[in-house]
Amino acid sequence: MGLSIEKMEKVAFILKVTAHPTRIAIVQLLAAQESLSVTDISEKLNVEQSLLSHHLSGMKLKGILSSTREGKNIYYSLKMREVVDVIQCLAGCTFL
Amino acid sequence: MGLSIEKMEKVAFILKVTAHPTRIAIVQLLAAQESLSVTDISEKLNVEQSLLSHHLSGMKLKGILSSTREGKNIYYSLKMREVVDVIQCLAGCTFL
DNA sequence: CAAATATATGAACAACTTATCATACATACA
DNA sequence: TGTATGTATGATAAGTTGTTCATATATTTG
Repeated sequence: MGLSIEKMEKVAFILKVTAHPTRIAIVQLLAAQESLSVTDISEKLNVEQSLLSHHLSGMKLKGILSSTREGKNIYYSLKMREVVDVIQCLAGCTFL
Repeated sequence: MGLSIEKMEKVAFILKVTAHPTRIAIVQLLAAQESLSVTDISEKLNVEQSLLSHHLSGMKLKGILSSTREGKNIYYSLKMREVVDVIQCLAGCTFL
């Protein structure tokens, strides 16, 4: 069955928010780890603090991630777990 | 298991190419119809010819669609069927 | 309180995307 | 051959995204 226009816009939104190698890597990490600090992620992915922070806060703003502060650190975790499925869906493709 | 950087880039690429309401609608149509002319799609989606053409040729260039001419018409069809799964994956989400 | 550490923010900029318009090209048919 | 129809293309404008850099804020510790 066809999706409504509204649904297509929402799907497009999620896809767009996810469509970046760094953000995919973030989702992959948080799919395995429940929660990680910015430094953790920065080290694992080898991405500059500031740039990573921009990605993280964008993803949070858009509902993909959530965060909580614990002392000096801020821990991010996956809020919209469905994006994992989407990535896994493509990751399993033969053509990649 | 984690994806390689190369795979994440490819996944990101597919997501990016798909991440637009009109393009999602196109995929949905072609998931159900095997092949449709530009005019068919233009009418069903209510999208201007030129704009649609830009979307279609972009998607073709990037390997999502294929096309063949038949007289005056050009028929597009889905080449990378996996994108249907990706969309369906999100379309089934409760939060949408 | 000062210094160190962790993270966020904002400006600036290049690169890319989407949409629109005008126009070109290709095919069929009178 | 000319006209209508279907589709593509190129220029342009407006908006968005990704990145970098400098700086700000929050927290802990000495």
